[in-house]
Amino acid sequence: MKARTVERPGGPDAAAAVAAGIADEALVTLFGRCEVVYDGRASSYLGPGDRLVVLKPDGTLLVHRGEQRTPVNWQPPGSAHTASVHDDCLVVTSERETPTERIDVTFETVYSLSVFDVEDEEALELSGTEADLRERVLDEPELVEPGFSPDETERATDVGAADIVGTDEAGRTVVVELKRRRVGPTAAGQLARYVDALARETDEDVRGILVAPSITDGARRLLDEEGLTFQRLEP
Amino acid sequence: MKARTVERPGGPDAAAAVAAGIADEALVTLFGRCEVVYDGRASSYLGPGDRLVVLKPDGTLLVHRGEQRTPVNWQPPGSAHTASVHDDCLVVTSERETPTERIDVTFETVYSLSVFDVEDEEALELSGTEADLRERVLDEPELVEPGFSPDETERATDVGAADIVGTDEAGRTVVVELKRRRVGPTAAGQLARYVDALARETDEDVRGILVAPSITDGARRLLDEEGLTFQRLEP
DNA sequence: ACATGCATTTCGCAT
DNA sequence: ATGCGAAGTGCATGT
Repeated sequence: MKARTVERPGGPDAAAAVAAGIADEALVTLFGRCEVVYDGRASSYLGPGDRLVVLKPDGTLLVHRGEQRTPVNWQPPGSAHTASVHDDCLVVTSERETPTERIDVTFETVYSLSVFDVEDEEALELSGTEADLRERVLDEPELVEPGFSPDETERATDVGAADIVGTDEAGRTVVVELKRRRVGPTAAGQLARYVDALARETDEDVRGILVAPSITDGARRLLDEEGLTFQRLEP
Repeated sequence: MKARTVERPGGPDAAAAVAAGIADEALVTLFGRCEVVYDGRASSYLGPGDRLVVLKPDGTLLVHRGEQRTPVNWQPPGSAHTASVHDDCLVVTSERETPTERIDVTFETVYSLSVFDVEDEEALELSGTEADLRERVLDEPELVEPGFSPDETERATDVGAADIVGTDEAGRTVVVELKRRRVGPTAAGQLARYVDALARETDEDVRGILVAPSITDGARRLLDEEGLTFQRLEP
């Protein structure tokens, strides 16, 4: 029995079913009219409405509305979930420490409650990431510029790790910052930081190349002012 | 009737129910054994396993495993969802443009399918954001430093908008970067960018103060090297 | 549409 | 645990 659903359970029945689901390390979903109170890094209140609430066996809590990709409220993995009854209504509580955060979901009505047994062993295979792009550049360093030769990846500096540090045709140190998508001022600033840090550290002149599919005007200005360059590379 | 659930529907029945739910602008959830193929900004493949799939009336698609807050695959709001049958199995497809992205969820078995009618008008009331922190600082500018006087918020520069620009006791221009949590090199670099941009623009000496609850060592070094300062402010 | 930065970012990896 | 940056980041806001 992989899935059990109860329609319109009363508060006590709902609480018992949720508690059992949590104990069984099942995935529990609730659809109902509820209020949500959150307090932790920030605080929020969400008045009554119909939402989908998901309790995962790893301690994740999600409260989803009918819109948006991001849950309106949530609790991260590792949180402790409990179900209780107040005034005959189901209350789902999630708490965690470091930082201390708490959510209470108080149901006026539970329209539907499901408990699912999850078996899922497969790993996600993802490609097209920045790490993939780096492999490509290490394979074909001339994508950065003719004569470029990579020396180190994830080169640690005082202020963070540079993607690739290498040497140009003329023997100068070059810092390469890679992005898989269009870059803005943040990426340009990042490159500038690494170039400055390496220049101080090595007491040499250091070049910087931002490698990405495209660049915004603001980022371009920042590169120009810092004497850095941009190299287009399709993802 | 707010919620309808079908247990172990066959492919054709499941497809019909999903299509009806989409047409009714309902929220549809599926729990079943499925494979997921994604292609768009990146590409991914997820082998067979039990997952919770959520179709929202706004065109959002979520594929959740039994772990993590973030869906293993998803499609953002505005995507077009369709249900079809291949080899007697339900296939849920979601497509969107700009950028072109597509997900196919192919079910081996649907253990449970629910269709929910969502009524939800309330707005989330959230506090403890950076905007709230800014209000506090504008009310009590001495939290930044004695004699500080704010002149402008979201002051546009060549390379982005500075949180607060004001004047210090001695009449010098001061850029304030506010953060509601511990700051690292990124925030310090951001402040450095705005200070440099304003100094170029006004051709004056410009000070910079990073205001946050705490700071990492790397960020502190970066501030020191740029001649910028840190001011502790609890959130 | 693009630019820019916040986010209860989350997440993974390294120290 | 903290530091740091990537993410298919999402999302709001302004232009």
